Amino acid sequence: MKVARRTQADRTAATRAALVAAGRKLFAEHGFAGVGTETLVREAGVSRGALYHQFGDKTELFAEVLADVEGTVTQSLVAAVPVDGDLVTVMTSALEAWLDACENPEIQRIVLIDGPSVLGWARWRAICQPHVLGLIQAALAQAAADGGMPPLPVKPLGHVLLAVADEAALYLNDAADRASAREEIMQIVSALLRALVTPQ
Amino acid sequence: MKVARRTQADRTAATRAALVAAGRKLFAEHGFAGVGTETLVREAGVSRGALYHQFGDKTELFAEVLADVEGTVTQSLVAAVPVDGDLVTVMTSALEAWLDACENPEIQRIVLIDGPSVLGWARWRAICQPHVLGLIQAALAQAAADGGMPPLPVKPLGHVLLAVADEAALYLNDAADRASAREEIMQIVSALLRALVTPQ
DNA sequence: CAAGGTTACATACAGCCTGCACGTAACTTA
DNA sequence: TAAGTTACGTGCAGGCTGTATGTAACCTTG
Repeated sequence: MKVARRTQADRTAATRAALVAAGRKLFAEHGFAGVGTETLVREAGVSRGALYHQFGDKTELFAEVLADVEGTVTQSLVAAVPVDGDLVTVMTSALEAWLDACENPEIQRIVLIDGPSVLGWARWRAICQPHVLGLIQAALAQAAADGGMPPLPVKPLGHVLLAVADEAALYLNDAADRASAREEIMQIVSALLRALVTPQ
Repeated sequence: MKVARRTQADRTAATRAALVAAGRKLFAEHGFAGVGTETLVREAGVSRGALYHQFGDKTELFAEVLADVEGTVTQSLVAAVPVDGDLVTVMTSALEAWLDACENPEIQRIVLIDGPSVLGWARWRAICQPHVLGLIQAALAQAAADGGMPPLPVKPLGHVLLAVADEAALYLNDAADRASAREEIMQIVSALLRALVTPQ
């Protein structure tokens, strides 16, 4: 059976998509260093040549995988948070959705564990910027504009809150009793958020 | 010239210390994956056999290096924080000392970037537990006992605060204007800490 | 103090993995 | 349809990790 004639853009898109999908699966399971390019391309059904043609190296593929995962989780968050609502409500529901999403090991391993080590902190956060980090900062900026928050600098505050969310997800994953650990975390974060919106 | 007769414990201690020192330097400069065992042992002045005899593998050496760095930074923190003082004062001065310490790339790269990726989150935090993380939790526990803080669970709260400190250090390192970024970070953390000790 | 045993170290080797070079096939353009 | 460009296939070189096996230093026991 002959494969139907495809445009170059189609070939490229299919190859890249197959490699990114394979990367999401295998990097999540075994970590960046734990999966070789041979395993990767076999899972994707392409050759190593295709990988090194489409991506400069294994690290570049990882960066693409990270952006892809970030896109997925951002969609989940956008769907979960109420469009209108005060900052505490928005952030609390966003955190709940984030913790749900982080039950998926793709996020923990790829985004939280290997991301900074493989790409370096700056590039890692740069990739998060158009996705989850941007979402947080947008919510903060809106609250600041509406007067729902004292005038704190939005950019570093967004980083701090994202770091809290990251640690929370990893902490829960390792907790003996996840349910009660999650309650404790939500209690702590709620207290911090309420404090944030209260002028002092 | 003949080397003086040494006890086995001396030989072991000298070899391990040399390898840990080499690891601190080289892992900090090039990251865990960026330095090979050959480079490592040449810097330490020992053979690869010595490394694999003293440590099971490269990862075990890294764990020892991480614990060593944590010990150093913990000493700095203990020296910097006032023995008596309310929670906000203690934590604020501890954060200042922590940010100072993180000017040293050993901490950023070894503790914050490579630690979770090389050892996994659980083992990474387990190594931090007797050092910086324990320090934070002890301060929180004391404040809770003294009534200087509402009764929040100390363990997850310690993790959250440590995560904030970690992100702050990395954020500053990447900031264009470090001085003003540090002021912003301190402003944010101070607000959060003050809120924490205020019953709501 | 001597001989056997144990610990610490040295080195050669096997296996794996990455990235590149070079060749081929698929598509595009004139 | 022929030339040119893009996408892909594959063998090779270099490096790196961990282990196996041998040797030297140290310790113990009679």
